[in-house]
Amino acid sequence: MKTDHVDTILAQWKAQRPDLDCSPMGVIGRVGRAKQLMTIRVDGVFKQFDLSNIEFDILASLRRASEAVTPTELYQTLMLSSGAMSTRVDGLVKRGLVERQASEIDRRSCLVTLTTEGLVLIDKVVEAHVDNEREMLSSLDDNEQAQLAALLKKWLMANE
Amino acid sequence: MKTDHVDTILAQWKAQRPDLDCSPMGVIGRVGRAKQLMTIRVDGVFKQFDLSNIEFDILASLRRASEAVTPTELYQTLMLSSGAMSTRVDGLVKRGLVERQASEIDRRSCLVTLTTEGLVLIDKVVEAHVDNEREMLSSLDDNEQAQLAALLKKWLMANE
DNA sequence: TATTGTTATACTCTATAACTATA
DNA sequence: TATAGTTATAGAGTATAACAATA
Repeated sequence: MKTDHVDTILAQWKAQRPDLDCSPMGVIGRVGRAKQLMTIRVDGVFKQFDLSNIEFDILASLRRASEAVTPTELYQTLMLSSGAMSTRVDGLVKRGLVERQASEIDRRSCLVTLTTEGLVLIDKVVEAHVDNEREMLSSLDDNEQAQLAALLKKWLMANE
Repeated sequence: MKTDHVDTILAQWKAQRPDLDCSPMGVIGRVGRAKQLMTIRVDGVFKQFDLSNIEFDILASLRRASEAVTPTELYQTLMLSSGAMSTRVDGLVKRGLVERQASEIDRRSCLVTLTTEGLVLIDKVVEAHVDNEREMLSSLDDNEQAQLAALLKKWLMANE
């Protein structure tokens, strides 16, 4: 029976603390380990377009949105501080990927929108990103992928 | 049919980019989202013991190891730079949780070991940690947890 | 008074590379 | 020469809070 890295850790705990049932680590440890390895490969694609993970998330949020988005919505959705979001948006503005437009109804506020250049870029990046993800999952067949998504979704619906 | 956060994102992509098959996001996005939420709760327990995630990993590595561990082994296992590991070990030494012992065979090297205090602490933390993880998984039954672990393990064996 | 968004500050964490001592 | 580990430096990224403008 083949093993992964988490099996090794579980065996070590079993040897040192046989009184402890570490089986939850077999689930949560693997979620963390998988995420870690997936992140490296996902970020590799973003890096090809000179984007960080968060910059991708901002551009993708703007691309997905059917209505205009404010900085407040962005930092709340992406779980960043308002200050951090200002800094990030600044960087994207400097690169000509997004613009700030004054709000017509609330003069304290603004709307962050993609420039044409930003739209073209995020559309390219998303395509490369999804292709990369599909390739990353090729070690599981369609049924296994669906099962995995369904189990995680069940957990998420109870915990998010 | 109930939905989670990833369903929302998938629906938005479907609306804006109907040409794009984003189904891989349904898997990888959920792994990431689950990891994100799990991390918050896992770190909550570590924080109760005034430990960071990495400090826990160092203490746990030492506790699990059957033989003495060098800083080099630690930073390679935990994927940190040597400098970062030195800083981390320093902090744990200052708190009396680990000690550096000169190696008897290689005088450039040292062995990092748990103090009695460190051993007592990590044993307590691991117990609280596993209890917390078990509670976090209570929305899945034993069979579902096993399935989830098995699917992730299959992916990990092909990708790590 | 409360809220939106920006700016300024300080902090945490890290990688890099220079460095010491030893192999 | 190469390696183990430490130290010093600099950089990235962040939260916090003060701030200005508007609600």
